Amino acid sequence: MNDDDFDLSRFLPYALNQAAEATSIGFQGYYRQRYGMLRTEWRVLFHLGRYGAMTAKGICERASLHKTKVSRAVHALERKRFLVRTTQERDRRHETLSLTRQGEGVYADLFKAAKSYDAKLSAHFSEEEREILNRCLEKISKL
Amino acid sequence: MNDDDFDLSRFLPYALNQAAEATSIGFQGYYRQRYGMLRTEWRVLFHLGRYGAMTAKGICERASLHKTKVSRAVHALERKRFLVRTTQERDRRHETLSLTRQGEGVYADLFKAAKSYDAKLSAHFSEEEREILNRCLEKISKL
DNA sequence: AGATATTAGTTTGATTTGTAACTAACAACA
DNA sequence: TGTTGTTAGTTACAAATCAAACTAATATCT
Repeated sequence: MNDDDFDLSRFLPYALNQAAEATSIGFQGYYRQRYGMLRTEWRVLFHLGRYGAMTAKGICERASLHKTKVSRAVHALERKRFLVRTTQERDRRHETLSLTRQGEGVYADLFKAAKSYDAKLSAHFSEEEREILNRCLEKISKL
Repeated sequence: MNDDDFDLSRFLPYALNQAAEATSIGFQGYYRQRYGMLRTEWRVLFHLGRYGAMTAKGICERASLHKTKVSRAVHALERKRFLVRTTQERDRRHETLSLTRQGEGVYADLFKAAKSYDAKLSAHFSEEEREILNRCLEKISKL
């Protein structure tokens, strides 16, 4: 490949970023407008809804989010009454985070919205493309 | 697909974002440490280096960046003496941005680094995967 | 027990981003 | 000529992010 072929659009970090931004917009609008949530809040909510109660640390690891981000998201979700904390008796440094009934409802709604948004995106690709795309993205994320 | 199969890692906006972040880190470190540049600055520099002198507006369009971002990046690159502005006589609202010799040097270095970084990433994929990945990302960006 | 090190989570201050209002130059049309 | 509109680029303020320092609880080692 000579230099003339190498353009930003073929530079993986750039291409991925553009694609990520393009797909984020639509869904972001949904949880922002409807629930005044930020991206990190949606991720935290998702993890709690999908995998059940856990500590902030647990979310950090599963979601590969920095603890300050998680800390702030938890505060925000708490203010919105989407989750509650319970300090663990065994080790009072740990707090178990769990969704409230309201939080569960919001999770269910966003889960549904995410699924259908994803389906809409997937419609643009063949089975094969979608599979390869998934595989590549997963591989990249683990680099 | 039932609900159990739908996980964040299969949600396209999330998967793309994770992949984008993973690949960004390495290259970002390069232009940050070496030249104290921000992502937008690197993009602006790239566009000027790759396509020659143009106005800020031109960069906005080609790079799909908001004008305030470009404005700030241009200031930063100017302070670093990587580019200069020339107000056009015909229409004094327009300023032509062009790289200085130093800017050209930095561009050449970053271009080389980007190419080799991309090659290193590409090594993880087959020809076919890489092609499909590129195609998919391009399609998504244009949604 | 007492000193030191870790760990979970929070807070702080500096940097970066986003949104919207702004200025200056030009265009169009009465 | 003067009023109104448009365009390129900047600035100002609020919101978001990042890194590093901090607090409180527990663990470890003597």
